[in-house]
Amino acid sequence: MTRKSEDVGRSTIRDVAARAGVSASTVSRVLGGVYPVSAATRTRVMRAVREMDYVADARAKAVAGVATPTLAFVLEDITGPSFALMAHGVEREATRLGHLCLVCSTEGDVRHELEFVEMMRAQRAAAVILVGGAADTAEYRDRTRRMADSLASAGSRLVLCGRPTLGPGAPVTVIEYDNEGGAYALVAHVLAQGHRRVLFLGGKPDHTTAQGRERGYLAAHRARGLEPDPALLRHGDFTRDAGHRLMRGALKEGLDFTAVVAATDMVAAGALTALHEAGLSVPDDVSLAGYDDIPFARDLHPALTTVHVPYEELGRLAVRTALGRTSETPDEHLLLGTHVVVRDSVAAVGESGARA
Amino acid sequence: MTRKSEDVGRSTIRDVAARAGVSASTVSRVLGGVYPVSAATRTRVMRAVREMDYVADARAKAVAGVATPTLAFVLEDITGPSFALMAHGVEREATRLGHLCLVCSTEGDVRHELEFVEMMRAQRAAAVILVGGAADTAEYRDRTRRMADSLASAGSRLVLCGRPTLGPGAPVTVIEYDNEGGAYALVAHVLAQGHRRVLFLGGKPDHTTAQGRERGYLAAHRARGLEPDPALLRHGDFTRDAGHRLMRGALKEGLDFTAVVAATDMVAAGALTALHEAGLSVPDDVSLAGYDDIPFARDLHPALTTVHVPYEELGRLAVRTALGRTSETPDEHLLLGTHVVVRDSVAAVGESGARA
DNA sequence: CTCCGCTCGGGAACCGGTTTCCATCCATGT
DNA sequence: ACATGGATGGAAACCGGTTCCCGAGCGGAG
Repeated sequence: MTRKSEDVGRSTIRDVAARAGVSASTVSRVLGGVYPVSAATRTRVMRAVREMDYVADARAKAVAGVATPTLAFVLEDITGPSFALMAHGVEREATRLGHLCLVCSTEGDVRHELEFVEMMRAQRAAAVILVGGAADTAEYRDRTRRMADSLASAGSRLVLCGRPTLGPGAPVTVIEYDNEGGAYALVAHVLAQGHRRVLFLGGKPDHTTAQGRERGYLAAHRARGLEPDPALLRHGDFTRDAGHRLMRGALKEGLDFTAVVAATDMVAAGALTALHEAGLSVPDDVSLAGYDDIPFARDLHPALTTVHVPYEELGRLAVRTALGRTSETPDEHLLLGTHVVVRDSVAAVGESGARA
Repeated sequence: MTRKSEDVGRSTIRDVAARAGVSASTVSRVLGGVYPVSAATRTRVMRAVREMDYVADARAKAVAGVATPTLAFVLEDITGPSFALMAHGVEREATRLGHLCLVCSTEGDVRHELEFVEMMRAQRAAAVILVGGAADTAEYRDRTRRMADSLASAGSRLVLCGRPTLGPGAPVTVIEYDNEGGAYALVAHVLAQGHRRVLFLGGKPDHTTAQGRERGYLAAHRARGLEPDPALLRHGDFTRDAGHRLMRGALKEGLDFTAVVAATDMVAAGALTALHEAGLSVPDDVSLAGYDDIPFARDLHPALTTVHVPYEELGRLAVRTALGRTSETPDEHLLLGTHVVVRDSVAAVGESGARA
């Protein structure tokens, strides 16, 4: 069992050098491109490289100072349409900028997230992007702050994409979208159709995205001098199943409402199905609106009125600002705007609107 | 501008050693865990590590022979629900097995794909997983074969996930699902409902996934002694928009059909919307079926009858077989089964069924 | 009281590259 | 013919780790 070059095929630069009859330095110079090498030598080296199908080990290059820049992104579950959109934006922009992309799904497990960030620090990633909402607890701030500091001290950068901001002074880039504003505009639109009892299917109470959207819901009511019935606020996950369950529950209770605003298109999809199952027609019997404008929103029936969030753009922007930084740049906090897109699922409250 | 340790925080193992008053070898041993080190020394070292927030450079470790195993996956667009599902399976299983995950979207660009595979070879990835269908041309086989060989010679492994097989002898692991069988079962179900003119909304003619599903469509007809009208076969992308466009076209032509089978749930979603727009009711006026069973299929209205494909399982299986290999293991080719899931979008052909 | 062996930790070689420094070689200028 | 200098390419140091090899102390057995 020799450890010669033919072992399994992974040949080193010295193997190539030997075959070309030159030194390793010369091979490196030929491959590097810039250093003057005679045409004859270059040809010989290139032939050897081709014959051995040699590719320099990127890790070794990195140690020697010629690193492949790498960027990491962490999300809860790539399967969620809005996460997928962000991920897509991140990935596209990163590879456009010549970066490799490492990805990690945490499945909502914080320990997993911490572990992964630690690995990224070891990998000397240029930036770590955390995408997707989170609960804004003291523990969250503390933990995230610690990640930011430790990444910063390793010359890397933490980016929060659609996540709660940290306190001032944290070495972090934050790109958010306007949850409250979008929800405000959406609910204002629903109220303008004459609806007065609007059921809100929200997310986890401590989740900042959910909170922002709920604030918008309330603010839109108050701007009209309305105070929504607390019984109209329901909370669950940002999933299709939660929407389905919540809607079914409300229907079974005989809750009185003429419109439903879901905190998420996924939630809206589940709610819509529950409505259909109950024999209700949207928007004739009840109006329904979502949030996110995931690609599927158009193909629900009726097409879902919702709030468009530029998720992909968000991801791209995150990468761009994270990478285009010097240590002098101030920490950034960008807030992207949203707008409501009116489709067919919200109608004026009709005479048939009153349900018991 | 000194290059001392305080430069930007990235401290080396020797910095830690100096601070702890030991040698670099000792620090390495403490961190490594197994080698006997006295409790006192260990404590001193650990304190230094903590104080300096030191993390060993993973690239350097890799060069020294202690690599973080890495696996790469390549797909066209993470935004597609079935790709996302596969990606999720791959990612989960990989991290479960302690591997880092590199990801790349090719946007359908073959050059991009080749470049990326080359980078992965340089990164010494344990395996490269290509997910998602492709056109099965000679050029494809050739190119893919070359990738497989070059990865194999670098001690790494190519995995095809839902992609056309290569010729025998290629160092490749292939995990596929049964397109023909699934389509056969689905179309048989539709025919059993009495439909005789079934519109097929297929994919690109050279795309193997599309071909398999189309073969199933034809075979199901022939098994009943039927020969489908060629006018009922339409081809486009596997996208929502293609489905929408194709359906609109067929409707405008006044094509005669009582059921539609789409090659993809996405296509079915677009078709469904086009049907609704034309004032047609599903399944009362026309039946509709999809393929893939993406999570959203349930929330279409009516809920979509479709073929379930275990995408996530596919991804998991791909990494498991790719990683659990020795050089002795024979090349594998696994074919996963599918089954049709009956929901509400296909009904028996009614008296109202005949459309002009 | 030796001698032996075990525990612990330092020095140096090595992993696979890059880059600095230096020795040649060859072509010019005079 | 001889000094000069640019073009080449080799040897060696270095990047940040790991691990082999070995010597120094220490405790217990004879």
